[in-house]
Amino acid sequence: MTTSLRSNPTDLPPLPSACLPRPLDAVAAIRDVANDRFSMRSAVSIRRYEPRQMIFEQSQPCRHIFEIIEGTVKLTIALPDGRRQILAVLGPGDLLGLPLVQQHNTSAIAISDVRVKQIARSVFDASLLLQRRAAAQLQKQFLKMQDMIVSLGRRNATERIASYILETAKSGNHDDATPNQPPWSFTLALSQTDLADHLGLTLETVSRELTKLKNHKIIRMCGRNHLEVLDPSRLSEFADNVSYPQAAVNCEAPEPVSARRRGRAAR
Amino acid sequence: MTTSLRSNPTDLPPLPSACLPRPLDAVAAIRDVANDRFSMRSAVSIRRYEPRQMIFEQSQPCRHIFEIIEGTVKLTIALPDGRRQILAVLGPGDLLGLPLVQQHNTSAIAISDVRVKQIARSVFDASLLLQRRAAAQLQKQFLKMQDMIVSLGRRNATERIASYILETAKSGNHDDATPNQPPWSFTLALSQTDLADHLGLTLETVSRELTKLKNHKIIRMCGRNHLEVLDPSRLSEFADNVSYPQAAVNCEAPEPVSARRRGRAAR
DNA sequence: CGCGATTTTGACGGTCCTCAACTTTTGTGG
DNA sequence: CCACAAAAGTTGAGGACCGTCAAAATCGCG
Repeated sequence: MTTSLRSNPTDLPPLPSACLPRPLDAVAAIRDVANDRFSMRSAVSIRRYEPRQMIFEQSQPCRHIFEIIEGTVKLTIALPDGRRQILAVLGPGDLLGLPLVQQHNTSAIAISDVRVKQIARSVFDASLLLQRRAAAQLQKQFLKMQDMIVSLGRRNATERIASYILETAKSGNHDDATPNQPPWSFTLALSQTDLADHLGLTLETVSRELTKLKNHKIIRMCGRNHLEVLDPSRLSEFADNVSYPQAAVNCEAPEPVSARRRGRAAR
Repeated sequence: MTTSLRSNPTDLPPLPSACLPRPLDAVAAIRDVANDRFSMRSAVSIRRYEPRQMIFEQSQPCRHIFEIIEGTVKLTIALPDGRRQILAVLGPGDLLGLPLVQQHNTSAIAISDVRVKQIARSVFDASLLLQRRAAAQLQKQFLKMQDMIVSLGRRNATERIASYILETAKSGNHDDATPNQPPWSFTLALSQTDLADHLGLTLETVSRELTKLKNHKIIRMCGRNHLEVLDPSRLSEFADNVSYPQAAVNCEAPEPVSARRRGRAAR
């Protein structure tokens, strides 16, 4: 069960060295390993990954920066006992291995077929242009992560699912040609299992919530990961779950503790 | 449904080019200063705040950057219905209003007596030194936020409390002069209410978890917010899955889905 | 001391996790 | 192309964790 290269999703290569980006050919592999620091030709190169392949791994030394050219990549952290959290889902133009630390603190795993530009740290450190892009990316990520923290800390399962779908639908690439008309149609990057690991839920809960939305005729799913938003406005009601019809612009002075909502749930 | 005025956490403003460091623009600088009700002298100025005072507020335009000189500040986001999440607790040396966006997406509130250096955006944008510090700060924050996401998504109440105390004890300023001997002694910056808003729990749960640790003789509390860690090693058992920095050993291949822990709880 | 804010404690219930069995989809080989 | 197996998703029953509500206790401050 631990043999094949790409069969099992959770079945990753046994040795750390094997987890390094798979080179395009054996010669390149040898060269990379031998001359990592010196070989100019490996300073910038294109690499390909298949779904489920690891681009880099948590706690590996961080020798390269990657720019996604094509495809989708998930950034994950695993706790010692196997629980996982997907921190971000990145696409073309995004940079990987951004936090300029010595060791990767996340693993990057290809979701679809992926092409990345691999850039040696030395090149990155010398390029102001790249660093500027990295800063911009960092900030974009930063805002997303803040939102994620609020979701995980203060939203219930329904709200998390609904707002994830809304977010993806709004920002995402629609499959059809009429992205403004309500039946928004798009492809989910994540499986339900991954969605659970992204939203801090279990796969069963994700499944049940999606079923609920389907029964309400708010979404429709064709095939494994194709989703249509039939009723965006009702979906956003599920997403922000405001109890009293928000009259005021209530981002002002916080209400007294006794009056405001606490905790997570609300229905 | 969703009013345009309310700042919606799932609806972040795009990142315009203005987010990138902007060359010093004399006209812009003069305009900024003119618009500032505190006149010329406020391009860089020292300000003081008392506990609970707001330094800036969610959805306000972001005209200044603040550097904390003294005291502690919490960064919070409020949902429309009043639920809150404390995103970070910052101290001397830290910068506020970092994400260089047009509008603050968080509120900054003084916890203790606070002194900050208020720096006009124009000054900030012209200072490479400041920008460099901002980038460093951003990265530090980034890693903390990643850890926070894992905590909120995948840890139960006990683990969150325990690892918060551990983290604070390790990084924090100890009150006593022997920071290496087990009875670690320090002051909690957050009230239990705020702790709840930071860890995605309710204040009752926080109280119960702290009581549990007290009964186990793992911590001791003298006064409102003074805490002593009596038994760090048992505390870290409660925190259990400590995050990436150490524990480099067990970051190898994840176990198969059927075997690994799912969801949040574990006891 | 007296008052308000904060914390503690208890009882109860809901959300979501756990376990388990089943169904559907996907992928592979004969 | 179908059979088969593995992966992914669905559904149900039950219970744990933690949120909710309520009231009492404690702390801190004038």
